Amino acid sequence: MRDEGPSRALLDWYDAHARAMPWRTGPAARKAGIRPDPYAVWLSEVMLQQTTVAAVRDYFHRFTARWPGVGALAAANDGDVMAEWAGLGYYARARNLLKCARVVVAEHGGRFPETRAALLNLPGIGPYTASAIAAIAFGEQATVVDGNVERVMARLFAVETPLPAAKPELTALAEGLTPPDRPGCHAQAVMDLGATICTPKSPACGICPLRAPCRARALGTQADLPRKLPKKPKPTRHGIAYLGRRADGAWLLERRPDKGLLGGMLGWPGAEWGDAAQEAPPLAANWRDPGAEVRHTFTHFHLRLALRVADLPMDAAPARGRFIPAQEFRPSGLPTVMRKAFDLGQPALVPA
DNA sequence: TAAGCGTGGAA
DNA sequence: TTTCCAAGCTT
Repeated sequence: MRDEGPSRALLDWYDAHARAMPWRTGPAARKAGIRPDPYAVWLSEVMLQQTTVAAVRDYFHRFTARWPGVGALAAANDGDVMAEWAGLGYYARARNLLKCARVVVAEHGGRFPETRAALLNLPGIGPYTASAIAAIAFGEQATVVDGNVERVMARLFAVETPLPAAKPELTALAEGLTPPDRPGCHAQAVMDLGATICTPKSPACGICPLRAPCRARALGTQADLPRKLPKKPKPTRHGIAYLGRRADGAWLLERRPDKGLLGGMLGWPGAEWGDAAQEAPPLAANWRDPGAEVRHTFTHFHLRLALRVADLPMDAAPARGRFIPAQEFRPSGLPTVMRKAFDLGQPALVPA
């Protein structure tokens, strides 16, 4: 049974307060019957997975400027796409983005499937993204459930079950609110509400369009919802990164394997990170310690990365990796932890 | 199914 | 400084 009240209040609020975003079509275009570009919706939704709007904005502009459509992206060089994604994190998204673009071109004639069910079969598109594309780009009455929606539902209906066990219950509640008209706007309205008013800490209940029907607000439990199971502590791992620069300015880097941490990205040679740092120079050289250490935190562990730098001869023949010519090397094309290593180690190589 | 997978901003 | 956490997906 669908509840008109909260849905209507939410859409009214959205129409009055929706923030402009590069991947959104404005209200004028919507009224003219112009639908958002599925490519732009897909690209933005993948970038937005576990990532803030502020972090995505510039990446979205660079990607669409360089690859304006799914065909262009499908034809792109893998390394170029990974370098353009560098710094945004969760690099499996970039690998799956390319896979998905190539499947859309090879198996769907370069057009995205228009149903949630079909979208779910594409690489990198899960329940959330499939619903988002189906609702926003194609008008399907699909229910979008992300962290914002979970939080809004948990508070609106005062759900005490902790996440992630509460997910099915919260999904069902969200389905009950999804309207047949403008399901895409509704989805974005709930997410905008969660991002700006129904925030994780100190929600702005006083200006919330759903303050009247909100059960948690009435009970005073809004700040405690949704409940979550405690998280595991992060261990600390250690490693060493070797920054080797040849006499002509080329840098010794290696492409990491597609699976695992920073998969498919360029990085500095070094042993696998573990309980203790292991020496593993890619070739014999006068490796020096610049006396600085990279500290970086990943999703599930802290990393302390020692550095070694060396000037390498033109005939250097490393066992691993390859030299990237100075003209092609861009620190911005490295994942952040590797760029930090460059920022700290590179000054030690510049002649005084 | 629970774990693996990035980063940067906010408090 | 540390912790939390953001428009999740894959295996």
